[in-house]
Amino acid sequence: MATQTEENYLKSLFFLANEIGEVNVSELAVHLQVSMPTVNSMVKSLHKNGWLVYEKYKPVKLTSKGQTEAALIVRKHRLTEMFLVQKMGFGWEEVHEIAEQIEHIQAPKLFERMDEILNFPTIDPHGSPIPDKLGKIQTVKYQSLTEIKPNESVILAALTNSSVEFLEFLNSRQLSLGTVLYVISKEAYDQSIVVSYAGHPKETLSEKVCEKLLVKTIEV
Amino acid sequence: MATQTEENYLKSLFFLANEIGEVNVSELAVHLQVSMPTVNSMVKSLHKNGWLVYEKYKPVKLTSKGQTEAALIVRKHRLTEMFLVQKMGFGWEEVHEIAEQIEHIQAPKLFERMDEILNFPTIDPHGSPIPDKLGKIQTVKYQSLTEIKPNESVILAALTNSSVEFLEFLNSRQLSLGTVLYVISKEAYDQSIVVSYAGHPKETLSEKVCEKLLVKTIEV
DNA sequence: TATAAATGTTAGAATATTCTAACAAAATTG
DNA sequence: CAATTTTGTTAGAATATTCTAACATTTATA
Repeated sequence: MATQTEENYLKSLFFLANEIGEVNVSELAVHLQVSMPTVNSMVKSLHKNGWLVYEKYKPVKLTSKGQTEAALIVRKHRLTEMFLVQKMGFGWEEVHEIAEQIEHIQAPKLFERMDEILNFPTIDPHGSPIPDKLGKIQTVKYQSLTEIKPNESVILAALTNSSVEFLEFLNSRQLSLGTVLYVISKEAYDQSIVVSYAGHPKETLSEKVCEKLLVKTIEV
Repeated sequence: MATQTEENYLKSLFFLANEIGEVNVSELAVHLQVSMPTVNSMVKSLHKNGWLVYEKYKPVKLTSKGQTEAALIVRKHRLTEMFLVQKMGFGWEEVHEIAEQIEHIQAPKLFERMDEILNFPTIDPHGSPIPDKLGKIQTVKYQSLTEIKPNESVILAALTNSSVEFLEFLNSRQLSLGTVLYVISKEAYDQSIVVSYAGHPKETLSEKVCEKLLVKTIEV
């Protein structure tokens, strides 16, 4: 079993992984907010314990054991977030920090019970997929709102960023997952988009916001 | 703020404290399952940080800062146990281990929300008092079942021991907090007591069991 | 391609928590 | 009360995680 610190390294690797799953030492250092020598020594020890593959001066890569472990931690994190929002009345902007701690709890029954109580959710409060019990993630491809043309209607399905600031911005506009957005027009100059949705006949969203909103087209 | 390890030392001190609140190094070592030199060095550091008072070859004693801190950790533990039992369907024998981990979570809102959802409980699932937000504990004096005379009726209110084994024993006899017990007779030889309660016209409870059952007399 | 910049590594040290072995003080007891 | 037992302390070391300073390699660039 990985320590809490090791779990955080695995999780960072999981999130930073590119298509081939490789991550630089420096990226890890930035993401974990520790120095490069610290990452270097942890990476050596994680390698020794079979969580990842490491060779001097090469980027690191999770082993399948490491990949599964990371996904299972993410599963605990996202189940927790969903539980906090759905069953304890927290806002979607409040749950990340708490889940960041609860994800390290070693109590399989706790998370199984959350799963049952939530009726086996597949996404977290921000629309991110919850890995299954084996650590498998089903990836659904959404479009970014930036790709939607005027006159189309879409449903807000997920976010590419779940910072407290962004979530509070969305709260201030009453935007939440499931909101049906009708694209009125798009400004060629700054790529901002004018949308309308329940209770909001006309809202302008900057490109910076739109690119973080993942949407799905409405099934007819 | 205390580390997780420090919190466990404070908690042990809290539970082991006698009338004057003093605890020996060796008692602590046994309770925490570490060696005496380990306790010795931790105790020095806890003293340096103002959690307790320590002098060479003397028993240690929590400062009021340490006392409050310990009580607030116990508060988190007991609120968690109550939440797990009342809102997540766990048995009273399953919750200690999970609460032992969750009590270290740093998220005041989480525990405030539990408190609200549970409607501000004053006892945990085993009948132990939940310290208030300031770390004050209201102590209710119960009698042990061993003190009750034949022909009296009492309500099971708390336990002096909450080990999984004991709780499973109580489960096997359908004994739970609130159960009304009528004392039929007491065996002079081994101090065992014959009781009757809903669905159980005649159960014999050994002295070992009775001394762990705290009861209150029925208000007339 | 030679140099500079970026990235990665080693060495050596600090803190927290733990241990065993050896020694010291306090408490118990014959 | 002297000897023994119990309890407590010091010394010295191990592991985990982190750091800074110095050095090495790789990549980018002039």
